[in-house]
This record gives sequence, structure tokens and C-alpha cells, in this order.
Amino acid sequence: MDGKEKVDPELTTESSWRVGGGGVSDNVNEFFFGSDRESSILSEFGWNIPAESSCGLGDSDRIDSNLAGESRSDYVSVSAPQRTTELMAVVEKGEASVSSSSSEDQPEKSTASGGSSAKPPAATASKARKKGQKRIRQPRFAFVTKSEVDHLEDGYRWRKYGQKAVKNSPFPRSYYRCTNSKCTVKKRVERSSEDPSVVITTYEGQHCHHSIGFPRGGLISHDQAAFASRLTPSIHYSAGLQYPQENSFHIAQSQHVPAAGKIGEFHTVQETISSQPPVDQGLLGDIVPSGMRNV
DNA sequence: CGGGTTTGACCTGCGC
DNA sequence: GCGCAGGTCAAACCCG
Repeated sequence: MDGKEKVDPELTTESSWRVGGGGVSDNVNEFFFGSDRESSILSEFGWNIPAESSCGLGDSDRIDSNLAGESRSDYVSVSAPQRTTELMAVVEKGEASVSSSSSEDQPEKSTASGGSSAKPPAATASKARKKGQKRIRQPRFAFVTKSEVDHLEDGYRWRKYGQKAVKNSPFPRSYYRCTNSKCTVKKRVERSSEDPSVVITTYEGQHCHHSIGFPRGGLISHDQAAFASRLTPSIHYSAGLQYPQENSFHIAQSQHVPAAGKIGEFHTVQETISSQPPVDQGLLGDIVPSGMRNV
């Protein structure tokens, strides 16, 4: 497949992203969730949807994403010193931007009949998606981390369903889907072309089940919770001023290297983030809510 | 054998 | 309207 490796920046859907302002807390987990749901960033985005409903939420939605664009600008801003992990979270609020296309998550296999798209090849007919259906973008956010492993363990089980060559990058982008059949959360993983040590992980959707080994239950946020809790300590947040878009935030933090190359086991190598001066908590605390608060 | 990965083909959106 | 690039499907393959 990767027969076509094109190279050329692609910055199209930035408008769909809502990049949150910086925030400060002891760890990403808290950063995203706050001490209580109410005050968490995610809840700012309305991500405190009960597990029961979250599943249905994404079920019929097809996500049109374009991380490449955003992420590109992401790493541009990440001039991380070697061996330090920079974790950047970019949050997008589901804007329900629509375009014609259809469900993909749900009855992906039933598309054959539903399709109005006439694609002769029997094999491909099934790929045809229903037309006329709206595509709704789900909230998503990306983590930019420095890690030697592409697929960071986050407490959930993922099944890879695709891989694509990314334009302007020698590294392919992998597409993962939560193995829970009822869960529609997806995740994209790619390496920065500019800094191969940087891994960009983008989450889309919300988990409707508990994570594996992270009994916090129910929301996509747990990905981050788990993820963050592994990435751990000394996280420095700084207002991501690099974003040409509205607001953004940067989360620089300590390195996190796979132990013996085994996914899921990490050593936390603490090092000071030099590229991002620690930002005043109050300031960021201010930025976050206001920046995120958008609709 | 079941579940996960690989990979080529196809679809859709978007910019030109 | 065309071409490009991202995203997804699904058959084939691999592995435990």
C-alpha cells in the first residue's frame, strides 16, 4: 500500500481543532480530569459523558481527521532536547462538522447494500459507504511524546486496522481501534518526521468500558488517565504559543523509555525540560478554561 | 482456531 | 472537474 509516499505538508482541517490552552497540575491525569469531573478540561469539552451513552455516540460517526496538519505544527513547536519526553495534548472539540459519508464504525460490513455508490467490483462494493449520511467529527486529542515505542500502552486493547504512509514523513501512520466491539474509540499513532523520537498519538471518541488494568472506568479520558499516569511526574506545561490556531498547550515532561523494548513497561527517566520554561500555574490555569471554552 | 497484523485497494474530502 | 492525500476496508497472513 505504501506505494505512494508523497511528501508535502498538509494543513487542511485545522479549523476543526480546538486546541486547548495550557494547564497545570501534577500530572496529565489531573490535568485532563481535574480533581473532579466538573473542573476537568475534558469536562470542559463535554467529555464527561456517561459510559452508557458514550458508546452510542461514536457508533455511527465517521471521523474525518487530519492529524498530519496539526501534528506537523505540533512538532515544529517541540524542540525537545534529547532524552526528554514532551507530551503535548491537543484537544479538539467535536464540532459535528459534516460532510457526506457514512457510518464506518458500526455496521461497517453492511455497507454493501446501503451504498448508493455504485462500485462494480464485488469485493469493493462492500466498501462503498452510504451516501447522504452526515459525518460527525468526534472530540479528539493528540499526545506528542518522546518515546521509543510507537504504540504506547494506555490501558486499553487496540486492534490495528490500517497503516498509511504519511505525506512528508518517512514514517507511516498506524490506525488502531479499540478491541471492544461496542467501543468506537480510535487511535492514530505516527512518528514525527522531524524528530523520529517523537510519537504522536491521537485519540478519537470515548471509551464506553473500563480500561484494562485501569479501573477508573468508562470514558476515553481513561486513556489519558492511564497514559498520563505512566508518563508521570514533573510535567511542565507551557502555553503553546506555537499554534497558529486559537489556543494550545504544551505538556513537556520527563522521558519515558520502554523497558527492554517491551511495550507497557517504562522507565521514567526524569530530566529537565529545557525548551519549555515552566509556566506559572495561575496563568495557565487561566488559559485553559478560557481557551477551551469555546462553544 | 481465534485474534491481531499486514497490505493493497477503494472511498471521501478538499484544494487547486 | 481533477488530482492528491487521508482514512478505512477486508482478504491474506501470522502468531500464540
